Amino acid sequence: MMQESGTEAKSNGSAIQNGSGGSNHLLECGSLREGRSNGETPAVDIGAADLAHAQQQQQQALQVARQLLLQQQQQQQQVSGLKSPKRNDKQPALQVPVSVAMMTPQVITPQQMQQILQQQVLSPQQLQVLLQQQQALMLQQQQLQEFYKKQQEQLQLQLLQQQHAGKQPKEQQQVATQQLAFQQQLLQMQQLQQQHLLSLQRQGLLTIQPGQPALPLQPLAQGMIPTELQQLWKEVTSAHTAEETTGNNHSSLDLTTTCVSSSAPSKTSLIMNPHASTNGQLSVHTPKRESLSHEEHPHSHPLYGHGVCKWPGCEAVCEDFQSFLKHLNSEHALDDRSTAQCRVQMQVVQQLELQLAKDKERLQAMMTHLHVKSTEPKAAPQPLNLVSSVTLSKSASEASPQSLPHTPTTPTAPLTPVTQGPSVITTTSMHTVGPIRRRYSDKYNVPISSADIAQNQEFYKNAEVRPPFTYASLIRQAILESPEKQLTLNEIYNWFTRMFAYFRRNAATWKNAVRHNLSLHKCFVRVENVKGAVWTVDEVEFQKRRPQKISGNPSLIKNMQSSHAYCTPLNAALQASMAENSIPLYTTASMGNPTLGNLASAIREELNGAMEHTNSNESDSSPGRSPMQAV
DNA sequence: GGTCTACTAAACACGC
DNA sequence: TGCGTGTTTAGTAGAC
Repeated sequence: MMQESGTEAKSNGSAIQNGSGGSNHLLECGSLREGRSNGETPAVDIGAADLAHAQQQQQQALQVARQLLLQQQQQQQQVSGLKSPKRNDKQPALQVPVSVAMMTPQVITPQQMQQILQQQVLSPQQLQVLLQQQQALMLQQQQLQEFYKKQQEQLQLQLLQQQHAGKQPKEQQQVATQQLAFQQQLLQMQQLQQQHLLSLQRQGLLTIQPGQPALPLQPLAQGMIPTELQQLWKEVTSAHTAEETTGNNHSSLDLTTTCVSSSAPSKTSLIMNPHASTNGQLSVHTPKRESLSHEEHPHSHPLYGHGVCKWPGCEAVCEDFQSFLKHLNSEHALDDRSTAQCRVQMQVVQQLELQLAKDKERLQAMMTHLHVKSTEPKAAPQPLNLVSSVTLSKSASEASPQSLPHTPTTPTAPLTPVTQGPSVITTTSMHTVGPIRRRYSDKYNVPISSADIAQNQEFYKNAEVRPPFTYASLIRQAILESPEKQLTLNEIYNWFTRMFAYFRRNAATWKNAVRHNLSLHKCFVRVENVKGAVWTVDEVEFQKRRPQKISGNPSLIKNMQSSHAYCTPLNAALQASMAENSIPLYTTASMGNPTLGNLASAIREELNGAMEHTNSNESDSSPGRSPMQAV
């Protein structure tokens, strides 16, 4: 019993590991909290190492600030003589939706200025406002520069004092306080710049072109909102008292992005807010189209549509565009809440982009693979369409016409139910409803190998899809995978739950089936040893268990190689899941249900598995022919 | 339609 | 007594 609970805890741990990358965030936040929860006040009880560390951090901060200033100075020097980036003015500029752009606090660059001027979209009044704001910004930069100089002098002074007079707690506290003040000053600068940019964007004065390296995204990469600063801030906050950190709400919200979700539950809930997704705020979706419409229709806005504010979780009714702008400026001004919402949105977008990139990469690999291996022109489009359809759901604007989902009339995509085929993921198995009668290894007397499972391992680990193997095959596999080729019943259980998400539910049912199989089949031999009872596999019995059908059954071979065996199940699986998973596209990922991404993986891997499976039997059926050729 | 096979469910016994 | 383990039986369903 103890063993069972222990292993369950272990599997829970793995489940956490399999989860989103948020675990790191939690860890980071946890460590921060832990540092604070110690209840000690580092500013008072600071040690020599802490002081050195703090000074090092301060130096780093100063270095970052120095870089920041240098960069801005360079940009200012270039402001008059800069050529505009290469861009065809007739071509509609690619614009980053405000929802994305406003997450990247940055100062408006000379290039931007020039771009704005080139676009000739500004009225004289707007230009004046812009210039005033830019001047104010430059003033702020000068202030920062002066502050930086003072900080540097103080730091040198403190270093000298430390060298000569040793370390006194009061001084250490002063260093920490000054360090904090400096950080705050930097943060305020960032905030001001962000606010400035936001105001420009809200007024429609600024559009951002991601394709141009010299434009606003560049400062981000160069550290205008430096990751170093974020890291630095985290280190600083972890070394300071809780009072100090909580006393700077805006700062902590701004820079401790990894802790936003944990420190502000109300903000975290935005992710779960259905409005956030239904509003189409996933700005990875057709940003080009949004920006185009924004340009073509001056009264359109990515955050405004159908008389409703599309700010995540808002949905305030705005009768006209002007009232929307008022609403936007009043309700969604730059404050903690909006900043946190932006952060959340940014994370959502990042996740989606990551997912998209992954799937694109897979698609590319598939295309490359099939292009190399297959000489049949008809064979390639089949799997390509499968994945394209999946990709389509994520980014309709990027999908080519040929990647549209199959219609039921498409000859290569029949909707006939799956009746047979090796390693088939069916609608039934996808949704884990009821027993299935699909046998992979046993059917053709080809024991599943580690490769068979490994190919689909990640998929089965994460998706609650019933593996198309018999219990006997799985038990055998579990035992053979063990170092000593023997497992206790509990270890077999653990293998099942570890390898297959499907077996993490309904334990009573499948465990009973496992026991039943162990007892029923002669190929499983129970052996008593010091550990207790362990189960081994009698390979002879296992091979005897079924007659060899594959070599002597031409129709079966034909079936295995038929397009029906490959294409039909895959298409059926895809189409069924397209129909049934259209809603839980992303929402079910966290619940363990197969997403379309997983489905794509499954289809891909099942395809590979099927191909390899047939390849392994090539000598029996049609030597020298590829599966596609056999089709 | 019969047979084989696998799966599920359940009952029961035994040991800890 | 409860739980895990092991065995056995019965019913059902898919594949051949």
